[in-house]
Amino acid sequence: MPELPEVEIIRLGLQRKIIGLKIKKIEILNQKTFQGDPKLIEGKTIKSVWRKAKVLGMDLDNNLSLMFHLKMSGQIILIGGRQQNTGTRFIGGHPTKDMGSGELPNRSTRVIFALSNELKLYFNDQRKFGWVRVVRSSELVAQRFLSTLGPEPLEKGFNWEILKTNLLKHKAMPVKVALMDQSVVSGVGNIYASEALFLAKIDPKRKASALSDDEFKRLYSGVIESLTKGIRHGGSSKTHFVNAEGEKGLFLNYAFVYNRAGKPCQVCKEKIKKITLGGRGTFYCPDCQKN
DNA sequence: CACTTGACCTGTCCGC
DNA sequence: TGCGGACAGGTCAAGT
Repeated sequence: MPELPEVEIIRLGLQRKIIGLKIKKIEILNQKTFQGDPKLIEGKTIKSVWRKAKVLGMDLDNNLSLMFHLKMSGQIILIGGRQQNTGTRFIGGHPTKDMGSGELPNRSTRVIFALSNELKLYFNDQRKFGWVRVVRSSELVAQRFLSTLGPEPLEKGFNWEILKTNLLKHKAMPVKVALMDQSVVSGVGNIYASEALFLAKIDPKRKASALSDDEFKRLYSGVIESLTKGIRHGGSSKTHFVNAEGEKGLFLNYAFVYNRAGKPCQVCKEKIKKITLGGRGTFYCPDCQKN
């Protein structure tokens, strides 16, 4: 599921509600999902909620941090709270049987965090690829995955020349595949890679080494614009993604190409095409993205 | 080395 | 309806 915008939406939702709360109890329903000793963090207070690329983190008051990776189907949903509606119903979530009546926990629930203030945080993950990990805060940067990340695209310092240099690490790859390498840019995944290339009017099959400077500049803008638009619409909910309140994101209603195979291009009316690149479904407009 | 493919899992959807 | 296969927002490791 989640690429940078989706994880950012979750972060924003959690940040408003859980800073300063205590983790009272952790219930692990799928052992493989939780890495580390839950006893080390029970009773500790959440000091901050952060995001790096597609990883969500929480720093605690004992120099330990929690890391969450949602991979393809993860959800983090916060339920309850004294001053809000209580109960375990929520309005979004998985649209079918998996959600049952909308009660939590459900069959995808892997870890439950009971927090102070009567809140419960559910880590759901249908496919069990995602994980929650306890790490020393001081060792965060050395963590596998975090240590190899490229620049954050929405932070200061990222520019088209850096994007060009990093993409040129993969001269022979289709540019779309290179764009999804997390050491090139942090947080761009399959949906936003297709969208960014559409905005830049670049054929996703092109070799990264064949792009002109003007094309690198357009791709830089396309990355920024697609991610920003994703955040503005609350993220992409193809099947699983929901925000911290359990609500779906609307970005796919506004996407130009992703998941729109056979539908007319919103710019030129040509039919959107779907191909496979690097083993992943790739959508583009054969007319707007001829070059 | 640079790049591609399979594995990890569960579930849905589509064609026969 | 049932059954098999393809496919799904991501990373790793093993192949070529």
